[in-house]
Amino acid sequence: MIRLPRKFYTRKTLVVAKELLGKYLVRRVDKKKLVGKLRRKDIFLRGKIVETEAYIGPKDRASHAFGGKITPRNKTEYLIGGHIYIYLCYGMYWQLNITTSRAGKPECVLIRALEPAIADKHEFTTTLTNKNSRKSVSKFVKIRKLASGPGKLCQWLKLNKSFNTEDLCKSKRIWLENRGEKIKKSEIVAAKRIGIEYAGPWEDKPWRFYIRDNSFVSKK
DNA sequence: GTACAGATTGAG
DNA sequence: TCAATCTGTACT
Repeated sequence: MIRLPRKFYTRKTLVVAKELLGKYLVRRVDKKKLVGKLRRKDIFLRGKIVETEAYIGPKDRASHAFGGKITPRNKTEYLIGGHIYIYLCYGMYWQLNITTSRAGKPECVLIRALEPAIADKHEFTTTLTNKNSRKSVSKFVKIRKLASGPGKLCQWLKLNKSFNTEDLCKSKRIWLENRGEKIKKSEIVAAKRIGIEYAGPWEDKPWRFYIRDNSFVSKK
């Protein structure tokens, strides 16, 4: 397992968005927090990235950094490639982005779906605890639906605002690995991005990428 | 200060 | 089709 180095992220955003397909997102969770006072080994949640979207500010109307604006929320986008930009969407769902390019250029890649690295993934279900709402609710979710959307994958990996500005090249709780899986060019589908109808001509840019015929991509 | 849209989701 | 409900922006 090789953690992706800084150089991976500082390339052109569209290149990074495509190259992220087939890489593994790894989240180390302190199990003590999951099972109360019992001391257990940390657990590792792994998922293969199967869907991404590129956001290229300041020119991109769909980017939070359109026009070069800086707000408390989006300032993380201006960090050098390899950092996490995470924000709350619709007041409920966290959206995991990875910064790209050099410092000062507000470009990033939204991680839209993961294929959980869980054996027998078509059959098993897992519990998911929703702490976004005031009430904490556990429910069973089929593995196929566990991370098939930008909000859902953050829920599964227990990602929140505390991960904002996290350095994927140094962090001990989240990083990306190259497991040697190569996604052929012919397997990568480029399509319009989702949920940005307000972006005018930028709506039609084919900056959403996903692995062809992969059943873990988000539905729409 | 108010109003409202938004890189979403699951229930009905 | 709709409601959950936080953040940023455009207004009064």
